[in-house]
Amino acid sequence: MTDTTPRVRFAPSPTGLLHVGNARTALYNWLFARRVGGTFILRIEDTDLERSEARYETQLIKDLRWLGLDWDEGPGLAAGEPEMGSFGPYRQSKRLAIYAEHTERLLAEGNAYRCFCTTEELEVERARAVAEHGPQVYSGRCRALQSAEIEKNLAAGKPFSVRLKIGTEPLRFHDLVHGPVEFAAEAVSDPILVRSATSISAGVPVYNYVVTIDDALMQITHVIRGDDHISNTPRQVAIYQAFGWKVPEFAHLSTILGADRERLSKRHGATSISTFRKMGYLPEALVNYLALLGWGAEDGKTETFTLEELTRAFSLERVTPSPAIFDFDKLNWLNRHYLKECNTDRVLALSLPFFLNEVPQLHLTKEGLVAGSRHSEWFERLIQLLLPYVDHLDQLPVKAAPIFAFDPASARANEENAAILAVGSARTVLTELAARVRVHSGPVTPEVFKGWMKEIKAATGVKGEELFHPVRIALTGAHSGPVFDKLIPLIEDGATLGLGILGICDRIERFAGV
RNA sequence: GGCGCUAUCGUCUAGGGGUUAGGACGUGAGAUUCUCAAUCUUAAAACCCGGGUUCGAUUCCCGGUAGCGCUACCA
Repeated sequence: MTDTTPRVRFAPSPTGLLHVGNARTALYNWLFARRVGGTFILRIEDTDLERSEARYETQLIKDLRWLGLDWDEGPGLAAGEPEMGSFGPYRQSKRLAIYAEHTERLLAEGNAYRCFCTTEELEVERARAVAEHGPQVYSGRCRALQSAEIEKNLAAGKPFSVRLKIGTEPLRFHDLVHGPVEFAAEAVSDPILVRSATSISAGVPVYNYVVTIDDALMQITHVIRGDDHISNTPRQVAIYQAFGWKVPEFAHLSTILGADRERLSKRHGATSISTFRKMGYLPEALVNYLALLGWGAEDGKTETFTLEELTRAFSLERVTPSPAIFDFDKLNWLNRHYLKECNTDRVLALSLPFFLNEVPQLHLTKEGLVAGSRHSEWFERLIQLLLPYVDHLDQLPVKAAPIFAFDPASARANEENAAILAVGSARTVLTELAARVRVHSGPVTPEVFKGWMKEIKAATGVKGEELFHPVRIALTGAHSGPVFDKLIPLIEDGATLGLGILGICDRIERFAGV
């Protein structure tokens, strides 16, 4: 290995949606590679044929791309594109022959041996270990098998697994986030490399084995992955040593936990990248949040980073070893931050899909508003007005509901509303308002509206909250919402669009009539 | 049971032998506004426990405790 350019990999198995924990691992790998001008490799661990599915691989690639990550070697950056890089294939299912070849070599060189122990026999050993409170390790019994006996077993067609011979020296490795780590050889014991079969080529190699071969052959210099692999690492170190390969640097990232300190899972809420996308989170918010989950800027203060800023600031040395609890509130804060920074066209394009089913009358296609549609300008104002009220875009339709669907009866039924309306002054105010609406013709401009409010204030002596609250309820069904100056023209203009939106006067009359 | 990893406000973290232990999210209060959201100001809020080393430990060492992981012919 003469090349000193760092090479890192992200090696997910396509057995489900990309989880935020794995996404963070991918991000840290990518940031490290981009920071130091190294190579980032995507490798698909699809050896679990029963659970691996092509659609998950396609989705995985989409999700990584959505986050803004790309890779220098691995599957194509889009579905159907050829593999990139000269260390392939990059799907483990295509590398089976390579593993078998290496197993032959290990056996020939005496660093591995065939184990004919049956599951039942091993179970007995394990049960004894538990009873004696000792470590549950393999005795190494089949190491001592004479070649005559091996031949006899083979001839009899007895299935065997292949085990690695572990020496007596402690197994050590260096971890960029944990420092030096050491395991006693006895605690590791001879691990299985290839599962039971009657021939080596028929045997299915085990995860720890193929990962190590792939990492070595792909010349990975820094293995950055979840810390649930720490205990697997000594076994992998032993494999590197058995082949005479250089042991890489490691960086084990802490687990992401839920609020209850258990591993983050679906019951904690959204966990997959595609779910966050569907909820209307911005990729830059998610990337920023994930970067902060286990890593902090050198100044200890900066919280917002673009991907480019991250590639300049990131370092593995500043990654925290302790587990982190996923905080939806902070993610929401970052998303609100980036939503504010987002340009209008993009927010609009991202928001529209959430209205597709809510407002079928809209002149919408999947791509957005029909060009030149008179809905377009109005919709932009609507989104802009509502944007400060949401954490993520899928909350928009709910916030917009009072504009599209006006329901006086349920507005009155609402407990808080009822309390406000029950005050005597509220009834007076609404009576005055209705009287003005009856004699009014033409659109209600903010100026007209302000004039009414001024008159009512003068006529009734009601002012402030007691004046505006009931009016707001009569107009929108809610006692809170955007400022009237913007809300009123939006409603009035909306009423002319043929979307079934009621105008100001209609609203007040209907409300009075209930 | 064995082995390993981890331990600073509720949460994410900065820091590090002597600091008013810093920042951010969230929370409380205030300002603004008809209201809510946003925004600004402000407040409360932390070094797991016990030993040792030291003039001094939250920081270094040891032990305990707790959480998590591995302990598979899962990945």
